[in-house]
Amino acid sequence: MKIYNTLTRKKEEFVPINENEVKVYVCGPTVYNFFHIGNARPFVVFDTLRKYLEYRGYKVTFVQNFTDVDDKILKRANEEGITPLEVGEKYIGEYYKDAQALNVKKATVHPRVTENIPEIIDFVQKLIDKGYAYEVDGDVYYSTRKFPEYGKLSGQNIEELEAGARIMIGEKKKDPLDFALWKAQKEGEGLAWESPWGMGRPGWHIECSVMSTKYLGETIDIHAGGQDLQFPHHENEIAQSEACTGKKFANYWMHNGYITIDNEKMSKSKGNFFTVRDILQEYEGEVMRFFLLSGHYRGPINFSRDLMEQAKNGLTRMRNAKSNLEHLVSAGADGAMTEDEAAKLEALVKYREQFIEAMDDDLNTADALSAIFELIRDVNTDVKDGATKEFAQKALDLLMELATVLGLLQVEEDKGVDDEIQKLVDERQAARKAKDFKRADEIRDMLKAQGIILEDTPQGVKITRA
RNA sequence: GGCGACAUAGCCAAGUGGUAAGGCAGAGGUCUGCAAAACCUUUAUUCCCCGGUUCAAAUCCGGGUGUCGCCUCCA
Repeated sequence: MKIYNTLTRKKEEFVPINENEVKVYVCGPTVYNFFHIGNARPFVVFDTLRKYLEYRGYKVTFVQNFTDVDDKILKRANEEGITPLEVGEKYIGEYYKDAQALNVKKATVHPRVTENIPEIIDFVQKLIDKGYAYEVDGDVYYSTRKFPEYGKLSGQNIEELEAGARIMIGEKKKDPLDFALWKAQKEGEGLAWESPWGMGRPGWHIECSVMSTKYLGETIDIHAGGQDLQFPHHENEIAQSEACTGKKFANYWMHNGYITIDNEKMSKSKGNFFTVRDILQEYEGEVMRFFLLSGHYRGPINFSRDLMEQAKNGLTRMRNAKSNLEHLVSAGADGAMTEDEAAKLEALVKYREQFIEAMDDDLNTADALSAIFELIRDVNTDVKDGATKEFAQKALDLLMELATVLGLLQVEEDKGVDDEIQKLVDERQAARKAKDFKRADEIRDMLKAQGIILEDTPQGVKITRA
């Protein structure tokens, strides 16, 4: 598999540290609100990476943190009149709900900053001991200039950075490029821990260094996140971790592109800010997932209602294929596959190869999706004049195998048909036989109003729910 | 100012040297009692513009234009 490595700016052959095992760290959300469409992209993209690696037989240890200490959380806590820990707890719960709707699997470990304070303190102390950090009045800062490779990930020149850097009011760092590892507790902040430097809390960047090291080791295979984290967050992580351990922090860095809303940056002031929870009111999570995977993860992607409609319709085509095959599995011909079908099935295997080839090329989900669509077209043609149950099942298995890697077609539709509905369906069939199409259409319309769709196929009536 | 990404049909989007995948939308047709679903046909002599390299470029090089982003703890 080839992965585009931000560190080298090249697609590289992926070689894990340990054979058959992959260690991945993805920067997770700050839990002060529902997560938005922009957050959803890395979650979905790297969940897909994980599913694909697992599909290829790797054992994947996938760590995604929750940042549950942060200015915004403290602020939120004061606004809502609850403790910062309660804010975190609440939105972690909400994260799981939305993630599930998007078919994003839980990470192997979802560590929280607040559960790793002793480790963070140790890590900061080590950086002080090694001369990479210093304390001022209860704050601890990292001496960026002590790390010669600073800027290697983002391609920034340290002198240029210097020009743009500012020292915010209240900060006591010696150099504008330095950043906080530990922040002394301020008036009114309801969350702090004891440390060698007094009461305080961790800075933003240190947590990922610590948790990545703790749960995955000093050198990991893949570190991933949104493009905007490239600088300064990931740059700082590298500086902290490599200074501390003397080892390479991550072999591959992956960054997903931005999402714009109607071609503009999403921001609250522009009024184009959408949480996933908002969007789920109108579109299923799977539609959003399809949308997010319909382009390459590194490219920019625009979000709009029109594009969601397109995604919805595309997904519907996939779902129809699935549901048509399911119908054939129960209503198709009995007996073994014919020779002709065996040959057709053999011909379908090339789409699995096509799919793998696409995914192997830096997770080209758009191409992978098109492999699935081509498979669907062929299968639809293959079963046009009916098929054996066995063939339908095998074709369905292949479709589901590939779709599942992308986290699609995972919604199980309710197939239960109660007696009353069955009676109406039977009555309609009798009416059709008697050429009483008025009554037949009446029943079809009536059921449709209840969300039950009847389709007449050569293999009998297909009943689905809208 | 520094760093970077992107520009392919009405819309979305893949394709990084060999003559334009796939999806959505539209049009026509087949099937159907009618539908639905599905299938077939159709929609870019051309890939932002101008030069250059090459037998050959959407793909490489130079220049330009446009859009977006990072450099402000925002994925």
